[in-house]
Amino acid sequence: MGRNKLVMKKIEDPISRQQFYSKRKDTILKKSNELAVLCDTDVALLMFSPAGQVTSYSSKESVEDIMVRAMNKSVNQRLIPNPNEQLLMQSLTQSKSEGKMVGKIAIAEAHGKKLNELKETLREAQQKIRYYKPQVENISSVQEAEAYAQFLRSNMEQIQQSKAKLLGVQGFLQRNEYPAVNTEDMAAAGNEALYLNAYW
Amino acid sequence: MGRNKLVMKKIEDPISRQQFYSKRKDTILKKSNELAVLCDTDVALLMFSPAGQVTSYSSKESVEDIMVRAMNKSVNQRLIPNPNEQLLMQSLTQSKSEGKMVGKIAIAEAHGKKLNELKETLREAQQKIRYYKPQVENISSVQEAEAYAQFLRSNMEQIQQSKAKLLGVQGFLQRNEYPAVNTEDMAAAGNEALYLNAYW
DNA sequence: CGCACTATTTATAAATA
DNA sequence: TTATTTATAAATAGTGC
Repeated sequence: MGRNKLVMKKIEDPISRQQFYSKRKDTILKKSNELAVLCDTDVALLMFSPAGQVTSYSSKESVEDIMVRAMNKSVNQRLIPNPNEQLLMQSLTQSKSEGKMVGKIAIAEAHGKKLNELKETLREAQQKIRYYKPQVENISSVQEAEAYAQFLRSNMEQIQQSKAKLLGVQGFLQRNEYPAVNTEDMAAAGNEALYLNAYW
Repeated sequence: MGRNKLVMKKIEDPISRQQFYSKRKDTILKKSNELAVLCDTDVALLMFSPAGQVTSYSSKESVEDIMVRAMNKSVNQRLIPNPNEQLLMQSLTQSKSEGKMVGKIAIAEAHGKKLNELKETLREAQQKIRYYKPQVENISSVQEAEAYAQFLRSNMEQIQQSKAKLLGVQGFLQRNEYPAVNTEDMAAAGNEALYLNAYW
């Protein structure tokens, strides 16, 4: 579209390139979302900006989950030709090295239905949030903004309370919630493992 | 495009859904490839057809590699990135035909029906939040609580910014840079293979 | 300097062969 | 039914404010 026809060649000027990226990225995200919604299917998307910033999109499940699912399919159907498949799969399913939350997530995926439930819950919440957060930009009056802020403060308070409560039984509860996951890795990974999967 | 405006709702008829999927899939792949080529960057895409068939696309590296790289990046970045932000924004802006009602514009012309529309949107959002709120009770680890809290804080900050803008107190949160447009390299060239790295 | 406008190219929903 | 064609909605490159 536009005044001229698109030329399939790298845009050399960095500035123009970045501008092009920004616009097109949004379009692709929009269309991907349309596809996911209209067809009620899973779509996962990852894009690196010329500057290296990552933008990800996933419809229902997390990008990781979608990928893992796609890979499982590929094992039997060779849909995703991948040289490092073996390696990657391994990394995804039994990683021990820290920094690879994916691994732990995959482990959970493979072993735990319990964790799955929890993830599902988080995912649901995330869905709501996805609808919610962007709208913040649309706030058009100070009153509305204040109302929103108030709402958030309220939630924040609840969170703090939950946190406080949890701190009382920390460690115990935590370990019992994720029996399928290697607890040592979990501990080593810090607090991001589970979380990451749900929001990344 | 087409004779009628797109309706963001699942297509119930299986056949129509599949047809829609096929067409749109190709477009998304094409545009993803354009982005990857013109910007010389990495893009990874996974799509499940209504029937479950997987379609993947990746520009340079494999989908897996790209994902792993993206994850490593994200691990060190904000814990709660919001992939769909721009996307949803656009979604909300979709009613472009009857004027611009993007967030910023809304702020500028927070009058008339546009304001009402926004309020309606806000109402919907809050309703969704109510759905999300109860889940707070399900938080089972301090880490999750902290994550949530962080998320809320982030939102709170945005609210504050919105308020600031609304109050005309802008000027302490600006930074973006949008250099002038520079165009060249518009020599004619033929299009060719688009799906080089696409696997079906 | 960032945003908005607009002439054109694209992408498509329908209609049609 | 599947492939084209047509009429319109979308996306967007270049330009203007």
